Amino acid sequence: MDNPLVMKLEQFRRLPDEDRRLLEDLTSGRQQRLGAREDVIREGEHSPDIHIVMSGLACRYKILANGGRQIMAFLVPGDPCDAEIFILKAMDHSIGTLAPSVIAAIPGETMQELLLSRPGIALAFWWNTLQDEGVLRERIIDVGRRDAYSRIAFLIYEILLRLRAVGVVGDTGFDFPVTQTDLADATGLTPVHVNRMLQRLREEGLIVAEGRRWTVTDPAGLRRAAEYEASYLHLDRAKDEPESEVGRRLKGLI
Amino acid sequence: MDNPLVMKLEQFRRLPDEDRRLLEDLTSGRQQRLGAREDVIREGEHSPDIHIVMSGLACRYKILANGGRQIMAFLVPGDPCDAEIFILKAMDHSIGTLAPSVIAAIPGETMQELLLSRPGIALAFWWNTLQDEGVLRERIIDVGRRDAYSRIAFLIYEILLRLRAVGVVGDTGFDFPVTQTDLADATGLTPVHVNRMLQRLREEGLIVAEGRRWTVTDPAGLRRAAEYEASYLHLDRAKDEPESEVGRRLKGLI
DNA sequence: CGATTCATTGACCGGGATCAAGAACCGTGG
DNA sequence: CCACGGTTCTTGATCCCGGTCAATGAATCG
Repeated sequence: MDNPLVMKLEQFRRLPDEDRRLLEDLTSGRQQRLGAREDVIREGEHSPDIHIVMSGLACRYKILANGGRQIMAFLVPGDPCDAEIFILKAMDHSIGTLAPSVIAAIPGETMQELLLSRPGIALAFWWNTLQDEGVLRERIIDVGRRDAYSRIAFLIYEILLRLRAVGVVGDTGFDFPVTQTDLADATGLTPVHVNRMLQRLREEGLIVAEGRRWTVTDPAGLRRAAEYEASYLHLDRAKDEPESEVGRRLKGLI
Repeated sequence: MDNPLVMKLEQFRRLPDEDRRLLEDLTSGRQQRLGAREDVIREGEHSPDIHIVMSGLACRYKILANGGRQIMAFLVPGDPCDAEIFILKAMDHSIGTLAPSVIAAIPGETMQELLLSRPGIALAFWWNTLQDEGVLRERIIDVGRRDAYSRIAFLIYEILLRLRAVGVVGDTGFDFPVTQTDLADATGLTPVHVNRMLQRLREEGLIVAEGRRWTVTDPAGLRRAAEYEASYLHLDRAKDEPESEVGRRLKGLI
């Protein structure tokens, strides 16, 4: 139990017990343990399996012509990496770990059967894709319109929210094992400037970061700094049912 | 025939005649004619229908807290606006026209039935969602990493490609009825700076813009200026089958 | 305990924002 | 046909956010 994929998909809609069991079985089948900074799948490749992050932290990224790296999304436990790989001939971006992680592999055919036979699961996966799209759109605003300060605040706040929703965050803090260079690659800033903005967030008492352990000391303040609007995550059920799992986990944040 | 939705979906995979006919019937049923700068659907709203751009030009956008507008995607003929609306409770962004447009409306239930009964169409729509995601990811790189000059060049090149793929571009030029303010809202630049970059592109003989009519005089040059990589559009079939419709339309561009 | 990665600090520079003012281009009505 | 008010486009002057370069600590790890 406490399977992160189940938790992730249930952010949208409660699943019947049988669906849960199916998902748990699938994700506990083949798992690979990766260190930090290893690739799950590379741009241009095609994999017969689809991958799910079970623990740790990964990201979608692309290496640019000039050698730079753009991180387009963080993947937290429960996030499917490439649920749609069997539709496309090749990945148009790479997926790599940022921290030591456990990645589950589900055969593409199994996945297809699952999507065809269990409409509830198919719906949940589709919804997940839409949430991903929402996150991407928000990141465009982030990169295009917000200044460096809000951008960093935004990124941290979103990660806090998503980690909370999937249940791997205590009240006080959370593990977010990224370097400032990683943050720079995700925000389109330079590491130097990321450093300065983090200092400002700390000076203002919004966050504490010691090593890989982050603590958001003033969630409301951080949210203000980020100019945050949570609607795009479509955590509707959670908001509407404050008694639900996810609702409790996100209390006071959205 | 020459239904833009059919053309769009067939970029991925040839559809059986019956599927085509179904799509043609659906899109010719209820249509609305909108002027420029009208909303198809607004953030927070829920519509019983899903919408398809049949002609003209629309965009996904969001109004920010400071009053600014961020355009996150352009929608050209054949593009579905909100194929997934029946999954979500509310739109997390708005869709509006930039030019006078014809928008087809398909009832949500009809859409659901269609997706369940015609796997080929469901697959094509799913693929379309994935292409959208690819475009979004590319835009993040665009906004995050490229300088203003490449950003504008990129935007124009992508529009050229997408209009070509759907068959509404002659060899010489195409209608792209946007203001420089629209381009600014799409790229995260100021109108003033957009203007200067367009001047540069013109000086260098890459494009000609007279009124709403644009002509790309040097596609290869524009592509270079844009640092363009087309893989994310997943127009695989087109590349692999140079004899296909789409292949012919895109010759020399990807 | 060296060696390599990561965080931090400072000096300087430049791309693009901002502000402001004209010019060209509308559609509209007299 | 022209006069008009309103967009849109263009140009110039100035400023500032964030990039660049470079050096120094701090931390992690064979």
